[in-house]
This record gives sequence, structure tokens and C-alpha cells, in this order.
Amino acid sequence: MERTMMNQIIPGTGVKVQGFVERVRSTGAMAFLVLRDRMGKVQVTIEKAAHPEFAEDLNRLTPESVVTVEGRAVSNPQVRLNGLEILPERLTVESLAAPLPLNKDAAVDTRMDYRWLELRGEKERLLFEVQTCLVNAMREFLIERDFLEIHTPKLIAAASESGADVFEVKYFDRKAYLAQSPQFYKQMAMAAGFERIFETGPVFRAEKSFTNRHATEFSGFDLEFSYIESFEDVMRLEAELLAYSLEQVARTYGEAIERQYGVNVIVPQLPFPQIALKDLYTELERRYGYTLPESEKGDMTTEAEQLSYRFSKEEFGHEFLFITDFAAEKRAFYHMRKNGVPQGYDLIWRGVEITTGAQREHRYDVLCRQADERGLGEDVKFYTEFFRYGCPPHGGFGLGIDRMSMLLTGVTIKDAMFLFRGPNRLTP
RNA sequence: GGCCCGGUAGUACAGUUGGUUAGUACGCCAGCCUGUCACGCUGGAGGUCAGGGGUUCGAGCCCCCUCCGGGUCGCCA
Repeated sequence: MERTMMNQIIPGTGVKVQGFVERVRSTGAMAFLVLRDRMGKVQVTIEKAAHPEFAEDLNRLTPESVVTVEGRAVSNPQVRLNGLEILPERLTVESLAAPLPLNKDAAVDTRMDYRWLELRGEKERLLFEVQTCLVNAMREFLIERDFLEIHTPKLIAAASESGADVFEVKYFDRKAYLAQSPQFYKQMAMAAGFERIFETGPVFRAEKSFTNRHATEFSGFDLEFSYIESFEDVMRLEAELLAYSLEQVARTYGEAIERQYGVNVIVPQLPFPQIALKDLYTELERRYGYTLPESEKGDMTTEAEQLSYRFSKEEFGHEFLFITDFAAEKRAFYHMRKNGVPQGYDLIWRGVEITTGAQREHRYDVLCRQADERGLGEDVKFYTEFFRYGCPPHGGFGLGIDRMSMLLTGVTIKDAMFLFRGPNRLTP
């Protein structure tokens, strides 16, 4: 018999349902099971006297066990759960669950230890439905515009950016590193003449960051494209991409997100507002009295990020804010500079950085000079080689998928990831 | 890595000035209950008080060390 999903049950028909036992209740003459599958829940009602054959299973059945029930679905207004119940003819216990090691009150660390149990919840599942929708919309948008999806190596011979904060791994008789960004390979694709590419995949950072928004392994969404005229082309594409994707999310899951997480999905208006870093600091000081020593104004602080959300809402009625004109020494050596100013940006959404983007330096001699300034000459020689044999002007950005999910639902990074990895968390 | 806070049944917590047998809720087990739906009622099991050392007649409680976790900042996506 075909399995029926629990939101597809038609009263008056015979059904087979399979799922977890959410609750077992046994009163004098009756027993009730509430079953759950990925689509919904249904009550199974058993009149004990009429079905002595179920007695043994009912007695041993525990919450979160997995069962198959075949029987007849009937309408019954007495039942609070959708006015529907199944009167079983067969009951098969597929898997018996031991008592759960946690309950609703469990602390984060305990929940992480048994993450798969927590993920059984409808609310937790929703986050991954939303993430699937978001990433799918981003793919759709880019493929429509002739972008190729590529997959770059995560095992690499040398650190991809600074040389610090990479995980070292044993690679036969030598050392390798886990890719801390697909940056160099995205640009290699530009030198390969692919013109437009994106990639979504794991990113590894050996940083001992203890915040609610950092992980040592997370999913990045990276994109790079050629023949741009300035980094503003990159910003424009990203804004369009996000507006499109969030529109898909809002349409499909807006209500569910509001119901489960109490967060409203707002489809952003185009264009996204934009401000130079030093102007932002001026505004933050004028409006909120936030001050910082001049020497620290080349970069964003956490508090400035948070305040910039308030500023963007007040000034532009917008949740997003592009910030440009960072200090050159705070940005990667491969960002193109014009009059010493990096041709790149950060994108802040709801007070959290979700993206860094830039026009890249594609001129071999300039790139080598900028690398040398950081003392990276030899370390990045394999990379600068990409630009020796002709390379179009190009730019791109990297976006944190988990941070998107996190902000979309208002949870922390630990709750937004399938499995969190941090300095102190390597299991399960 | 800096600063702050914490670690007590399976889970979440309480534990008075250092004093006899370490409690509460949920969960678990057994029994009762003709339709429950946060069911209800009765009874029961369950503790290396993170680990080690010290002070004391006596330590869950005070001191030191170690481990683990949380918050926050820095770093970033």
C-alpha cells in the first residue's frame, strides 16, 4: 500500500502512514498516538477492547519511536488535531526510541550534542526549507544570466589569502590547507574566460571567534564576473540577486517564518542605499553619539554595524546598507584601488555583515606590487600567475549562506546551521 | 586571545550563615482512569554536586589549579 503523507489524508479512505510517535496516551479503555512525518501530524485512535492484538506494542511504544500504521481515516470533530483520526488495522513498530536525553528547556550545548533530535521539530525544519528556497532562487537568478556554477578545490597547497587562520591537514608526506575562501580560483575562472561564475560550498576559517555569528566551517556563496566597469556593477548585481531571492522566500515562506520565528521577511527595494565609511561614522556620531578614535575609523566595529542598521532604517527605510571606502590596509591586497581607495564594499543586513565584494586588481604588475606591500610576494606567486597571460577586468563577492538563514529567522549561527562547527565544537 | 558569568538526577533549575537523609518541575518506571488531546490521580526509581588539591570537627557552599560551557569584544561571511 502507498504511503500517505499526513497532510494528504482524506477522511473515509484507507491509508498507510509512517512517522515518529510524537505522543502516546493511554487512558482506561482507549489509547491515542500522535504521529508526525515531515508534512504534518495525525492522531491514531485505538479502542483497546476491540484490538487486543495492539496491547503489547502499545505497552512498549515510546515517544519518538517510528511506526507504520495502516487503517481507516475518519472525520471526528472530537479530535482537536484537524478533526481527523486513523482507526488502525495494523501497527508496526519500526524502531523503538529510548527516552530522550533532552527536553524543550535544554541549553545550547546540550541541544548541539543531540542536534538531530532538535531538528525533528517543524520550526527547525522550516529554516532549511527557507535556505533551500533562498539558494535555489539565487541559482535560478544567476543561471538565467548565463552564470556557470563551478566547484573549486577545498584542499589547497597554500593559504588562500593571508597565510593565517587556515587549518593545516596532513596530505600524504606534506602539508595541505583547507580552503578559507574560493577567492583565487574564482579569479582563475575569469582568467579562463568563463566570464560569469558562482559557487556555493564549504569555507574553513581557523579563527577562535566566540560570537553568535561565527563558525569555523560554514557555507559560502561566491560569485565573480568579468568586464565590469567598477565595483558598483558588483553591488548592483548583488542587490538585484538578493531582492529577487528574498521575494521568492517571502512569497513561499513569509507567513511560516512570521508564525514560527516572529520575523517579518521584507523584500528590499532597489537600489540598496550606500554610504562611504567615513560619512557613516559622521552620521553615527551626530545621530547616536557614537565615537571612535580616528585611527580605528578605517574599518567597521560590531557596534558600528549594529548602529548602521538603525541608521539605514531611519535614513533610507531600508534593512540593507552598502558601505564603501574602507582603509586600504584593512582590505585584501587583491582589491583594486583608485587613488589609494579600495574599490570594494561590505554589505550589512540587519546590523550584520553578510558580504564583502570588490572589483579585483587584474593588472599583473599592480597586483604583484600590492602583494609585495604585504610581504606576500612568494606566497601568492601561483595566484599572480593567473594574471600574466591576459585576464579581463572583473569583480565579485562572497556571501555567508548561514548568516542569511540566521538573519532571516532571527536565530544564532548555531541554530541556523545543520551542524555547527566552532573552536570548541567538532561533534557530532 | 581579552573581559564577565556559569558547571548540582536524563533535562531545566533551587539549595539560607559552612551543619544530620541534597530538593522542585518536566521526563522515566509501575498502577488506576470509556475519547484523551499540556489529560488526570497514586506510588517509585534516579546524584562521583565537572575533576583534582586545600582550609575546617564538618564543604554543593570558602580558597587554589585544571577541564568544559555561556555572554561579549576583537577577527570575519
